[in-house]
Amino acid sequence: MQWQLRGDRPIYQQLVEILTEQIVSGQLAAGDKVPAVRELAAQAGVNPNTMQRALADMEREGLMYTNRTSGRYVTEDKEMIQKIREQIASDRIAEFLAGMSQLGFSEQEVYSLLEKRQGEGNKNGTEK
Amino acid sequence: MQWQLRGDRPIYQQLVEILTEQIVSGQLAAGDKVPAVRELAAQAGVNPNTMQRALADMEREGLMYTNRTSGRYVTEDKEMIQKIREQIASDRIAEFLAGMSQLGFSEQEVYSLLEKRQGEGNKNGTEK
DNA sequence: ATGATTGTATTATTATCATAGTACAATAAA
DNA sequence: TTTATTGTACTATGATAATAATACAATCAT
Repeated sequence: MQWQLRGDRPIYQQLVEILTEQIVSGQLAAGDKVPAVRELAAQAGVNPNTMQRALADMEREGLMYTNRTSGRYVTEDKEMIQKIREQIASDRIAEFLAGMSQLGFSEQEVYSLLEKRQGEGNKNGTEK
Repeated sequence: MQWQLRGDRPIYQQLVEILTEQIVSGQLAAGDKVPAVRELAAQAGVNPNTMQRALADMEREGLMYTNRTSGRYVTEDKEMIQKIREQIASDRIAEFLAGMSQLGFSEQEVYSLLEKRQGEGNKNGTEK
């Protein structure tokens, strides 16, 4: 798993984001056992308390549940997972377009810029 | 000016972002006088120290300069402004596509979702 | 010259975040 | 039964962010 954390936002929030992406993209499938808190914390290179906070947040959302001492599992509600995936995508699209609009790009210009990328295969430091 | 601040990121960073957008979009034009620190802080509803920090950051970037006691002004280097605008746009596009990819959307799917929006005119809470 | 406005600096206080270290309860495994 | 693993709770510490409250220096307008 890739734990690429940045310093410009609370770490526990980024952990929630990364784990959620893992779930909605199926890399952590419905019903899967989630590694132990200490294990995940070690992988991510963060304090167990920080990871615990992230996991607790995700349980509150319903994306995970705990079987006391047997461990923590991804929810089996595939429909919920799908809905969350679409909600996040929708939010990101809206946020992206709003942000580009703030920069003074019309929708047409945004689409043009995206088309340019299509064929060109990944420039501008996406994979830096 | 719209000062829509969120609690999930340092305020001074958001101030830099908003002011930068104002400049690169031309709403604050090259050479324009920038309102006084205390004035801007009042408008944004933040502490003058916080606004001062944001403005100092922008001067370090070269987007503004100060004429001691006469006030603060937007840089007159239009080329720099343009470059920054394109850099930000490029970064956001890359970040957006990378994020959608993490959610399990192929580039084709992303373009399809965007096309859907074209015509439909703004759904999904963009304007909450 | 005077007063107001400007940017800037300083100190203090509070809240949040992240970490370290420790501890405990429940239960699966031996 | 014993041991190890699990989630969870708790206290403490340091760093950063944001605020409040002043204060000072430069200069523009009067």
